[in-house]
Amino acid sequence: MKLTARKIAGILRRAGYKVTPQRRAVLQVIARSNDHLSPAEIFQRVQQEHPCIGRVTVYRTLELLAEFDLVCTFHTEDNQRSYLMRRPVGHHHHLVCSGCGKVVDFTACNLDQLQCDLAHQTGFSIDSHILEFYGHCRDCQISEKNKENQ
Amino acid sequence: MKLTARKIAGILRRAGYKVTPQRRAVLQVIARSNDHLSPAEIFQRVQQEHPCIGRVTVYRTLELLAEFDLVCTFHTEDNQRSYLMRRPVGHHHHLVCSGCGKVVDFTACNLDQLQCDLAHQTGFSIDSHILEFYGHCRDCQISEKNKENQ
DNA sequence: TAGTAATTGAAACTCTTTTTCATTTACGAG
DNA sequence: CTCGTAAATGAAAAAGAGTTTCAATTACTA
Repeated sequence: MKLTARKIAGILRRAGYKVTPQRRAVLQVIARSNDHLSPAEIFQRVQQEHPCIGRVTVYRTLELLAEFDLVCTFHTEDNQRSYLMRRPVGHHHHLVCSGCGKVVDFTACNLDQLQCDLAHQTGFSIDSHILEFYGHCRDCQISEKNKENQ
Repeated sequence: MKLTARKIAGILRRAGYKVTPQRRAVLQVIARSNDHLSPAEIFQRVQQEHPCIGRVTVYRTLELLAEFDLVCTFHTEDNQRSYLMRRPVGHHHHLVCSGCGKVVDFTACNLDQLQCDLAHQTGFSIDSHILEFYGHCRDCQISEKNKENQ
């Protein structure tokens, strides 16, 4: 199931939230993008079409979307700043290129057994986990090799 | 192998870095603590004994330590701010209590196969990964239950 | 269509981290 | 031991991300 901006608007409305032009604009930017976007990037894109929309509104909308699990957050390896992301597809994780920032989603993660064991050993009740791989995509590997040969 | 402040100082010196009183102070604070510490907490503790040491120096020392993998970073679930941590024990991951912030280390992570598969499927060369579990520790589970019963 | 509670935007603020630059200092060569 | 130098320091200012406040506006319900 692919979530469109329209569908998300419906979800919000049913939950008792108003669907304003500002929220619509943010939703469209996220739905339209094939990449993960930081709040700053989202704000920038929103501004291009609707210069009057404020940064605060973007943050508030993202917060709202996160509340409904309609976006997911992303952890950069270097500075750990939070990144908000495009279309959610349920439980999934990320493979991130440290070179160009490209992000690939994947869903497989055989962590159930580990999670069980940890819960037993520590007495924690475990709710969620983050799993992210870091490396270099094919393109960045090639361009690095070229650099070395120069 | 437990890394003491003294040993770390040796590592730095051998690598050509000066071992200053300021760096020593930061090292001691980290080595002495049994908990994970944020930069702010480290700064605060350093200040208690050496009020003249600046915040900048703490940051710079932490950066230096990170370069040598002598501290590790930690991702909070909510705002993803970077947290610097106490003694490193090689490759390990974290189980974090969303209630009180307690962090438990664990080393087991059977991700080699997954990492291999992903590399094959995507063409990435994978360097590292982050794995963090979030939940509630025994104490927080108990105190939450107590709250509900009131 | 009117009333109202939710939403908005600007500005100011907070908090963390980085940069700049003049001053100081650790430490190796002599 | 002491001198010279490159590295390290600290203060202040800047950068950056995100939050709070509050008066004005607006989406939606009745």
